[in-house]
Amino acid sequence: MARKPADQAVHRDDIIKAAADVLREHGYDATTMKDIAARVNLTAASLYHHFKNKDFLLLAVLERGLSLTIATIEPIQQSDKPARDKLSAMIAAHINAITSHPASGAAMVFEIKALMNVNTAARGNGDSSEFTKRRDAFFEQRDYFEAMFRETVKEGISNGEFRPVDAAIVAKAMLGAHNWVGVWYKASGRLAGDEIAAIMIDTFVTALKK
Amino acid sequence: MARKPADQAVHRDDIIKAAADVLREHGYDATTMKDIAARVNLTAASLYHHFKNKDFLLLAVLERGLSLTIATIEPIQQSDKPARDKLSAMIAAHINAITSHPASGAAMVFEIKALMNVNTAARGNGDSSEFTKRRDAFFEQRDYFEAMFRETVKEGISNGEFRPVDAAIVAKAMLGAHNWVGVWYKASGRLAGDEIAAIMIDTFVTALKK
DNA sequence: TTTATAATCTAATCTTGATTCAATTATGGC
DNA sequence: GCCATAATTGAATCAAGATTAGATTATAAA
Repeated sequence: MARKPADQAVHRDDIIKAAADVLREHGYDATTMKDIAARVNLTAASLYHHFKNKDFLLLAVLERGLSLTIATIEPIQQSDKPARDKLSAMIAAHINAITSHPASGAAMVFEIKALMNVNTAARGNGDSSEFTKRRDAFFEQRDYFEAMFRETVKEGISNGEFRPVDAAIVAKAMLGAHNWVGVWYKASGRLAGDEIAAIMIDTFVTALKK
Repeated sequence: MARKPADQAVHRDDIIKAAADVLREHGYDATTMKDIAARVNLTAASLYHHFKNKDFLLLAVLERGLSLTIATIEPIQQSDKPARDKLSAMIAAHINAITSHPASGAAMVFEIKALMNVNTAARGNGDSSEFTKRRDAFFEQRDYFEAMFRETVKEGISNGEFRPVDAAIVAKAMLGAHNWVGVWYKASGRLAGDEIAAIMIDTFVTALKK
């Protein structure tokens, strides 16, 4: 036998992070493989050793951002605190994820479109099956993410903590407001991530108060 | 002399609308000039008679969507009704604009990025000056749009209709929630535009209630 | 009608970038 | 040290699509 793919995992993650940064700066199509490669001191060709093609790299960026966020929010949602506390903590975690990783946050808004547009039939996505499968899985995770918020709102309504509202739409409103933070947030801005989170919590929890 | 550019304006508007539709379906980069041209039974080359290049066409799509929306919201904001009524009407108008013209609504979210990425220095934008100028003007209009919401919230706070909040952030939250509607809204969905608007109004006005 | 200009079209260009290839170098396990 | 595999690379491909060029056609105004 031979070498173990020891540090490969590290490199792979580095590339994903770099890609997220470049993506935030230029958007999917305006981002070249060369741009991404340059960030990690590689050539474009080298990226193909780690990712089948540009589409898979985009997918990796989005998967990473979403799964990290889900990892922090899921446990909160599953805890058995009052809905109101859970929702507050979930909002804080979401805003925190977005403001701490603005690149991923913005990608989650802007690059989703690019992901949908990938012509799965075409070229290198070879087994369009593999790509399609992973992409579908990603969108399911995304739905799951939204569902966590929706269900928490419903929970609060049914146990009398919140006033009755259309939980599905209110959840979408919340996510829209949060995602938008990823679009305008600047680390150098007037407010820190925590402060923005506090305002979001105040806004939505008040909106749900009985 | 000769022919008056009689129907040109009409054609131009048709092209813009068609472009907005295609853009919503595929996104800026995945949209080819040929795709857009096909919608209005023209060839790609013909589009260059109406628009200097693809970037200008994108700009035209965004300008049109925004100015139409501003046209409906501005008079409301400038009226002298209670802030609460104005804000409600503004939200209704915004959601209505988005759900009635989903293509423009989505473009306002997704394609803004493409607009920012335009390499003004490059090629055909010739006088990058002209393009840059119009683009800057567009972004100013966009800020103005946001300011209308922000100011109305402030107004309500200062005249005691609303509780004190960070008006700038709350306004951004509202716009994020609204814009997001353009992303998920489907004419065939469970709720009509009006119903969605009612929920948004209920949510944000409640959040501001004293 | 004539005529100038608007609108279009077809058939090239021309660029840009993704992707592929064949070759080279590095490294962990034996 | 030797080997198999991982990592990378520079130098081609190759395709897609925006844009341009050179006609051609349509139409309003005189």
